[in-house]
Amino acid sequence: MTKNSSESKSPKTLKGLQSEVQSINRIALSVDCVIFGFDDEKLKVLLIRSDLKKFQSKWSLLGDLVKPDEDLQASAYRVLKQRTGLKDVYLEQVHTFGKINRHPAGRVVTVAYCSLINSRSHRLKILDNELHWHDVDTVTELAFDHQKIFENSYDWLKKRIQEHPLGFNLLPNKFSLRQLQNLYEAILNITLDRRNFRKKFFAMDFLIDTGEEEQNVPHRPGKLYKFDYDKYEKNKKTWSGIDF
Amino acid sequence: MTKNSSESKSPKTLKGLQSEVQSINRIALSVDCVIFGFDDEKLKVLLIRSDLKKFQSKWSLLGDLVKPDEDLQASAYRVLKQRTGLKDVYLEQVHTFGKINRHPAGRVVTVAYCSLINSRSHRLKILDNELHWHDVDTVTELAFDHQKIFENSYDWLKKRIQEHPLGFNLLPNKFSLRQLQNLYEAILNITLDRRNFRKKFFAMDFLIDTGEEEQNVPHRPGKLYKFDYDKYEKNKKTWSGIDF
DNA sequence: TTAATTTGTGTAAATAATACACATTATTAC
DNA sequence: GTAATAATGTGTATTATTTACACAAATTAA
Repeated sequence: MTKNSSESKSPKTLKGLQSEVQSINRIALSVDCVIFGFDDEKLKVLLIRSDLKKFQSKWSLLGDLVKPDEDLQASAYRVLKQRTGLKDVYLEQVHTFGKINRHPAGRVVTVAYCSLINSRSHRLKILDNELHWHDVDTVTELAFDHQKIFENSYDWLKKRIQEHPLGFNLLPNKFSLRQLQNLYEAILNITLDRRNFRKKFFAMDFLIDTGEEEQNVPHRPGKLYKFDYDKYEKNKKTWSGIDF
Repeated sequence: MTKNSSESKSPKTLKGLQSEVQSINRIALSVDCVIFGFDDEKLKVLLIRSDLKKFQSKWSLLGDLVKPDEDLQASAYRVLKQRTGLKDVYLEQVHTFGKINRHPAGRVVTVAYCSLINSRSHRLKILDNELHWHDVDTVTELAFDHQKIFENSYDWLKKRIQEHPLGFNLLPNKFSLRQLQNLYEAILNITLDRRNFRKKFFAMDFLIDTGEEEQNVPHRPGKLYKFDYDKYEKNKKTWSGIDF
C-alpha cells in the first residue's frame, strides 16, 4: 500500500492540511430527517415524493445537502423548519449512512436525524400534497436507501423510548394517561396493562397534574397531565448514562 | 429565506442533482477511531500525537479523511489496519460530529467509530512511540474536539456492553471468568459480586468450556472459556432490538 | 505441612414486574 | 330520570429477577 500525505507521520503545517481538506477529498454531505408524528392513535412518519425523476413514484425522507458553513444539526433543523414550519422540536442524530453508491447522483453521505413532533400543532402548515403522513407499518420501498434509514430510525425510537420518556414530544402539551398509553402501544406495537402502565409513570414522577380533565368525551373524563421537562432534564444524567 | 435549487419542489433531472452534488456544497469528511484495549487490568485507549503543529503537545484519536470512492466503514477499517495491523476486529459507528469550527484546517465533519481489540495480539506491531495506550481515566485535553468524541464513545461503550456481550473482543480467545469480570469492572468502574456475575454469564449461555485451565498462576487455576460467537449472532436479534 | 490465595458453588431476602377486578363518573338512549 | 354504555381510577397477590452473602477445594510458596 502506498503512503499518501495523510498517512505520513511527520508533523504537518496547518497550511498543508488545509490544502488536503480543500482538495478532491471532499464529499457531498446531506441530512435526512425521520419525522415521527402521532395522530388518530397511530404512529406516523412524514414523507415526501422524491423530487428525482428516477424515483418519481416513490416516497422519501425529508433531506437536503448540508451547507459548508452550517452546523450539522442546524442543517437538520433547517429541513424541519422548511417542511413543517416548526422549530424547537425534539431532534436527535441516529446514524450516518455512507455506502458509495447509495445515491444515484454521486457520492453523498447522509446523516439521519430522528424528530418527534406533535402533529396537532403542525397540521396547518402542510398543504402540499407531495408531503404526506404515512402509517409506519405501511412504509415500504422508499427511494434511495431511505427504507433502511427509516427502519433503523424506527428501531432506534423503539429502544430509545423505553430508556427515556421521549413520547411527550409526540403529544399535546396536556394529555391524558390513556393518550400516553396509546402512544406507547402504537410505537412498540404491543398492548400494555393499564394499571401497571400508570403505576410506572407515576413512579417516574415526571407528570404534573394540571387539575383539568378531558372535554367532550362520551364517558368519564380522564385527568390531564403535563410533562415536567425541568425535572427530567435535571435527573436525566443519573438515569441512563449516554446522552449526546 | 431565498429558495435555492435544492429547496425547489419541481422534479429534478439526475443531471441537475449531479451538478449540485459536485458543486461547492462539498465538505471534507473524516473518520476517527476510538480504539479500546484491555491490559494490565485496565481499560486503555489508543492515541497518537497530533501530527498538526498547532496541537503538537496533545494527543488525538486515530483518524483520516474519507476517500471519495471509499465506504465509510471501510475507511475506519483502513485507519485501524494502518495503525494496529489488525483487521477483522470489532468496529461500530457511534456518532457524527459536525460543528463548523471543530477543525482548524477548515470544515471537516467526522464520523466516530468505536473499536475493541485484544491488546495482546496487536502489541507486536506498535513500535511507534508517537502511538500510545492511555488509561481511559487519565485521558484529558485531547486535540481538536477529540476529548468530547472520546467521552461520548466511552459512555457509549459502557452502555452498549451492558446490552451486548462485546467484552469478548477485548480478551484473548480463551479467558477465565476472573478476566471477564475484571474487564467489566474496569469498563464500568464498579465492583461486581463474583457469584452473581458468574451466574449471569452462565445463564446467557454463550460460554464454551474449553476444558483447559490457567497456567502458572500462584493459586488454584481457573477454567478457561471461549465465547460462542455463532450462538450470539443467531440470538442477537431476539434480544435487544436495534442493530445497525 | 502449613499459610496464602483464588476458584467454584447455593440459598435466602429484597426488589421489580406481572396479572388481575370492581367501584366511580360521565354520556347517551330510552 | 333511569338504565345502559364506556371509560377512568385504584391495590394486592404472584411471579421473576436481582442482590447479598460463606465455605470447601485446588494450587503455589514458604
